[in-house]
Amino acid sequence: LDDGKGEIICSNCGKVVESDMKDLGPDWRSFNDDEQDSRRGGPPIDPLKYDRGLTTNINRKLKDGKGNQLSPKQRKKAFKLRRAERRNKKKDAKERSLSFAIIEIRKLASALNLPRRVSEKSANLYRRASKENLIRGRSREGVATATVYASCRMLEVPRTMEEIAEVSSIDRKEMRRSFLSLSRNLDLDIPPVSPASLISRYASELGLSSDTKQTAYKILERSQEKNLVTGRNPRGIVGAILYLAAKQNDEEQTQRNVAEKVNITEVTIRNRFREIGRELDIDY
DNA sequence: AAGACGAAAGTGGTTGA
DNA sequence: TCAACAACTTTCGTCTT
Repeated sequence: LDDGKGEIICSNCGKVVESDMKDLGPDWRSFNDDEQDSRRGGPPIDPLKYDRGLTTNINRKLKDGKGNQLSPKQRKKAFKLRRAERRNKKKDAKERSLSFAIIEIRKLASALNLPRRVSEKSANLYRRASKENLIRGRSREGVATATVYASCRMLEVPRTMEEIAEVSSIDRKEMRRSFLSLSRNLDLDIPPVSPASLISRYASELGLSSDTKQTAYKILERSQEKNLVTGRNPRGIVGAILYLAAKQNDEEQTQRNVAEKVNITEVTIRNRFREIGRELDIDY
């Protein structure tokens, strides 16, 4: 199953994957070697093993266990301890939240059949977001879905927000809000959705021959030259182009079928392919 | 009967005051 | 924050295969 893209390219970029991993914490590491589900049950850090409120609180009253006053030296010590502990707790909370988020990301990635580099990138993004305090006021899962979507966009793995929303409990709007916040505050480099990557995905989903796929790419190229692409929903463009390409190669698809696959209405497909056909003098 | 067509009104997202 | 705007959707009657 050549699931759109990703897997194929993935084998070419092993090095990138490798270097990406360097700045990942230890808890992340074992996430990477369990593609085959065998270790699904054993996340890197078992969140259940984490402290569940069993931390010590150092008493504010300046007495020792027997109720005696503490010497100034001892007081200082106690004070330092308290402060160190507060810091640790904060850090712990963040770490814990992070590992939950990573589990969330893994779930999403596996439900969506995403290549590993996507989930890795997502985790990195989440980590950064957490560092920059972008999670405040948002749900962990919301941000997790947003990192996954953002990673897909950055790596040109075609997945829509709808598709991601479908396998999570987060709706599109919330995901979108988090996504926008991510891309703004982490100044992410998000390229516009490239029709080419969509062609590759949907051509195979429609079971079109590779000849037809090639035709589609050609039509796309010519359409781009004539500025028929920008400002339009890329899925409409791709639907229309695939419809045309299929027709030209006698692999006739119904508009409905194409429309359903690319998730756009027949009307839009019609409008697009009419326009493209007219501008490029494609007879159909 | 199924698919294609396109007009017209409605919807949601973007943009600029 | 609001209104204008373009792209897209919904709906539906009609034409074509």
